[in-house]
Amino acid sequence: MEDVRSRLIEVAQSLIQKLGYNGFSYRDIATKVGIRSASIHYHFPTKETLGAAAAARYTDRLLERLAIAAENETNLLKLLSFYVSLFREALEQDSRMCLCGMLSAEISSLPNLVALEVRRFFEVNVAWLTAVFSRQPRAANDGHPESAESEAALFMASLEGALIVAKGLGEPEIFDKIAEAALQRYS
Amino acid sequence: MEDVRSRLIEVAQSLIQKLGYNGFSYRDIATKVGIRSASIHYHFPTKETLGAAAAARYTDRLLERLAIAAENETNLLKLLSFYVSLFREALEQDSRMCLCGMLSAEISSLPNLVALEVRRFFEVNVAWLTAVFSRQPRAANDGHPESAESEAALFMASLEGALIVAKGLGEPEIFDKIAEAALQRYS
DNA sequence: GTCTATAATTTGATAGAC
DNA sequence: GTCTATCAAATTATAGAC
Repeated sequence: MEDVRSRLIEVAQSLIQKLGYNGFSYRDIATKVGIRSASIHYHFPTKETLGAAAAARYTDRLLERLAIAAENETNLLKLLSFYVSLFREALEQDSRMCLCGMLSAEISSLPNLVALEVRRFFEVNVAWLTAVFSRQPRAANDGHPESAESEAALFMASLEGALIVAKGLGEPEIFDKIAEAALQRYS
Repeated sequence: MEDVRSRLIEVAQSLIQKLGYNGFSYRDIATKVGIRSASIHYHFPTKETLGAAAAARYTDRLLERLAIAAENETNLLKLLSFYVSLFREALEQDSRMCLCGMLSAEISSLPNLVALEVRRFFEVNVAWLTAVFSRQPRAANDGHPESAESEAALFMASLEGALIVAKGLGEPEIFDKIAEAALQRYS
């Protein structure tokens, strides 16, 4: 069943988002999926391969949605609002963190394959945001030529941080306040 | 020796900053401090009490430095630049994360005492930044009365996120770029 | 206050039957 | 592909000597 493999990734993702890479075990996943922990090793021989698969799928799915959005929408504010909504989804699902934001915080303790996927996530996000900011005739990048990338990194970092702050304060609404403040420059 | 207790907190802090709360063990600390892991339980009966002590000291020390800065400096940009430098310190020390930023990401898997200290960290930070923004006759808060707090939360979140992004990309310099972009509105 | 010894549990992973 | 059985190692924590 290719379906089990998919469920394993899905459950692994949710557990990492809630507890971190070092906070879940094969047994946790096995219980939720309804198989024995030993069976997971058939699909993912090591925890490293499972973690990397989860991060890879996470990035790929995000990229798909970003590509579609960029094709169908040219208004900067609307594009950024859509980008914000993607981050907000995590918070809505059981107060999760962004998968790769969580992994990035723990990156010093991650196996190589997982760390590589984390890096790719941020590269892809910065690239998309930079393109969005760049194709704007004039936005908040007032003169500086290389400021689109800095602006992109700042916007993305603000949302990663907003998730962390909202979780730490136990107030999901603070995410919206921060996102609104971040968007204010483009309205 | 009260000195051992202090060293335990110090080593625990650094390990959490690098690996997360679920990424270190009493044995890791014991090795670095030069005692046996069982001896740690004399100072901190459970991992929860040690984690909470580390977070508490982290917040207290930050608060001290912030209070002094606010007394001796009235220029907004300089105060914010100082605040940025406090976050940058983590990155300089072996690519660490902000202690409470790391803990906040993991908060769903943390014992109660630790989670409470994490919340206090963010409350204290928002309060300080809000006061700094509020005492400014006019900054970027263009008219809205309650926008000082949102501005504060956004600024703090941007730095937490900047640490995450810099770690994920493996490029410490990206932190400076993001911080510079965040500061640009106040120069 | 620190030690040795050890308990009780959990972990990622393997071997081999079905 | 999933199972049972099991391993070796690591984990937090306790008991009791010194």
